[in-house]
Amino acid sequence: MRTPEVQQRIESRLLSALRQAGLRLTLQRRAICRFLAQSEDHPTAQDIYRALKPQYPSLSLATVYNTLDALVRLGAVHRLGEAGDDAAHYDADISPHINLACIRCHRVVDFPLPDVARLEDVVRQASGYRILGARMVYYGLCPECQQALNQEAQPTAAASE
Amino acid sequence: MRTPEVQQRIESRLLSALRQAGLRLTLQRRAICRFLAQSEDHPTAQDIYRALKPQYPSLSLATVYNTLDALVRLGAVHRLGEAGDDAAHYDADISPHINLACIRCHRVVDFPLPDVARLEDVVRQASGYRILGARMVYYGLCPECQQALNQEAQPTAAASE
DNA sequence: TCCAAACTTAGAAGCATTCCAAATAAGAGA
DNA sequence: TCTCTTATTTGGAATGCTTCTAAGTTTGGA
Ligand SMILES: [Mn+2]
Ligand SMILES: [Mn+2]
Ligand SMILES: [Zn+2]
Ligand SMILES: [Zn+2]
Repeated sequence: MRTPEVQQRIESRLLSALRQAGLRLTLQRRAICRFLAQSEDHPTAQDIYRALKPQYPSLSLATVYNTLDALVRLGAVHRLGEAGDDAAHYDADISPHINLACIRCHRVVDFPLPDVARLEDVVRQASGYRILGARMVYYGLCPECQQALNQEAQPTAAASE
Repeated sequence: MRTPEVQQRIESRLLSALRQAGLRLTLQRRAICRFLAQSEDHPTAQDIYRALKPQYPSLSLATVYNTLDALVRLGAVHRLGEAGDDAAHYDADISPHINLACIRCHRVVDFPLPDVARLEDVVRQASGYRILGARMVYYGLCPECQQALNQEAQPTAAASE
């Protein structure tokens, strides 16, 4: 859950992107954009679908995918790829930052790192690529999952020593 | 195609990783490691399978996936994710660098950027994550594909002006 | 040489994502 | 506000990458 200000800023940006592309602002698209703007945890299409389905019973998974594709195609959302699950995670925060993906609990969190801001500009200018999105991800095991794995390996270590 | 020295260094590293993990160095695994070490273009499992099948007719796609999984699990190879195709691309060069993926021709190339070297260390120390791999990718359109798209949009532009 | 465990293989299965055709709704203009 | 065109939504089918499975093969140690 982001702060209301950040939320608002992101939501506006997403809606503007759709509008400027000549796409219609349907109820479903608005809901998806709003959800993406609030969520800080890099949801998958399924996550979005499950979260919105109760309030929008007619919502289809295909619509979620269509909307995400549109937003990614417009560069308004980044497709980070999978996190040990086999589902693509999406990031509505397109400001330069590092993402940390845990391949055990499949969570993706942000890691602030000022240096990253420069990279994209340098690459854009020097490569000749038309950059649509970034996928700056380190994957591995989050602290919690490391601990869980250790305890799994030595279940009675504390008692036996 | 990398230089022979680099190739050799990467191949040794991959084989060592398998060996140290107690895994057997089968003919198939050696072939896959050798191919990964030579190839500079971030192949998919299918790419590897197609390239090696002629010389190793018994090779199975499952073995390619198994070997890649093992190497990724050991942190010896990075799984970059897809590039507009729906197949995961793999990178045997785990030195810190940026990858540029074109979502039209599905090619992935390296982009040298010294700054990147620092990032991983900082993240590793500050986050508490056990980092297994990196996915530093900018996706977009390569120069060639941008040109191709422009000509597609205005096929007779040159003639009509 | 013999054996147990690891590995490979072909094909089936799983599942995220895409495709499709019919039903619906957005939004421009009257 | 009402109408009309057309983009969009929807559920289900289809696609295709990846994983699983069970049987056969290979490996390396005893
Ligand atoms: Mn993020
Ligand atoms: Mn690379
Ligand atoms: Zn975790
Ligand atoms: Zn291209």
